[in-house]
Amino acid sequence: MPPHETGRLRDGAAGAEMHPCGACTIRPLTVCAALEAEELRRLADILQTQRFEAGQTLFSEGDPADILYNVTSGTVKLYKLMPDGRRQITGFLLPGDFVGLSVDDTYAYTAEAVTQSMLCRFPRRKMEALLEEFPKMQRRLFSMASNELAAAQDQMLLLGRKTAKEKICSFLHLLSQRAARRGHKENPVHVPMSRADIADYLGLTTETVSRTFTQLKTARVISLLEGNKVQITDMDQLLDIAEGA
Amino acid sequence: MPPHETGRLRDGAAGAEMHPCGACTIRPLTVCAALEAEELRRLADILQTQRFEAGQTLFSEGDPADILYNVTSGTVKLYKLMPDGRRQITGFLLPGDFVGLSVDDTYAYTAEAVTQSMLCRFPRRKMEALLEEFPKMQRRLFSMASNELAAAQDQMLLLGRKTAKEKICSFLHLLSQRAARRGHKENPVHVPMSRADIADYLGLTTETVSRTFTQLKTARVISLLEGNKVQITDMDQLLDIAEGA
DNA sequence: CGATATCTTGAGGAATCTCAATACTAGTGG
DNA sequence: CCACTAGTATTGAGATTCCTCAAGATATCG
Repeated sequence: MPPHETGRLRDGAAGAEMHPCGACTIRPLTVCAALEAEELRRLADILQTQRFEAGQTLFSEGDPADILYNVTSGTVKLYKLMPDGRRQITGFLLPGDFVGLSVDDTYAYTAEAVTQSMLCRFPRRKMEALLEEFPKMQRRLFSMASNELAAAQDQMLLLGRKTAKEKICSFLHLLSQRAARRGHKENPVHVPMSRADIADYLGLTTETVSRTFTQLKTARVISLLEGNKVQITDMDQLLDIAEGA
Repeated sequence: MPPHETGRLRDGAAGAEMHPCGACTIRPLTVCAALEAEELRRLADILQTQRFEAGQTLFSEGDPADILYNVTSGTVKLYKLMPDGRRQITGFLLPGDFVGLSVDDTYAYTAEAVTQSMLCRFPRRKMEALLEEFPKMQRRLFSMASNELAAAQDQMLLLGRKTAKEKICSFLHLLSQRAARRGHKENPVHVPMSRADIADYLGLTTETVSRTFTQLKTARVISLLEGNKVQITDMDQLLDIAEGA
């Protein structure tokens, strides 16, 4: 990561200062969408921005869930661990994604920055109070949770029933779609996570991920570019493989 | 399917009559929890009860999502299909569980009764209107969705990283827990679904499910009882295996 | 009581994993 | 600017879990 990519949301020394949500480029994607200027101001009052370096942990499974986060730049992974170290990544967060909701006041998973990332940080209690006040925001959050639930079901189908090749193609397609939704080019897909992360997301090993990339490269479905980019050479075939057709 | 199993919506001539939500035993578990008498009445106004026989489909993936359901008795499975017939069951619904929320106005999965089941049926539009009016209900629904999201993440860990034995033990433990939450005995666990359903829920084949049950029986962790019941002989060991310890 | 579906068991095979070596990449210090 | 080091990715060979195919046993339902 080049040193100049410090990201947006700079301004301010201590990393804890009022933020101009009005200038936030990914707001339409997130929980703050559709808030009025006044409401945004109220939100900004309880929020701090915070930067995390690649590999840094936001919180760990079992920690008291006192803080909610909203990603504004970078990539964050969520994972669960088994006692013997087996790991399942349950999701990658991109700008606009929200994290930290919990059922029993402790986090159910660990969150760790994949790349340098900027996040908005909300104390849970203050956030809850604000949600009471702004039903619009409550509904938006609910709608985001519904989306996540649908995505989780897709991921179950992937984990339970797809082959390695289908998994990788589904993964690349997902990244492509998510990039597009964020206004980026959908085709050379940026894949900032390591083979190990991909493996732990897809229920595979790094070796199988690597071999499958090679296979897809040989089959001229993709080609690997500089800078963690993957060019999808044959999008139709990629999709067909992903869906098991 | 036997010919007499046509009937849903009996009771009352038109199948659409006031339902005594006040008498509903599983209300505390569901979205109707914590509603006042007046609110319950309003809810009852828009609801119909409907019976489904084992094997009957509530709705199919892709159908317009016009109806929401709440299970009051029986078991319902949700699943997604791949073009070649591979199937992933994403959840089993028990009394108190809610189903039908959708992202894009079509159902993202098929819902089918595993056993004879009773459900409350809500037209989505009327339900949404009611949710506007009763923020308490909105919050309750959000909290249920959060719970489901956490469960979905557990299921991803299971599907992606657990062995067949661990999967079966996790499954039995889950059923046991859910029965307990509903006020039933947690130990002889009722397992109303077929081996094929269990397989499609855990990302296995029926043969592997069967063999694993036999293994656990031989290891004296469980024993199979009459009437689709499984006695957990050694709960501690079951849990240890389930968690991969 | 017979028919049909479901479940169990067996034998062999395939996808993926494990272990191990090599290649690559990026950052570090000379 | 280049060698060096540490981490990451790729490739290979063999092992293992789970799947596939097939037969037999059991349960269910009319």
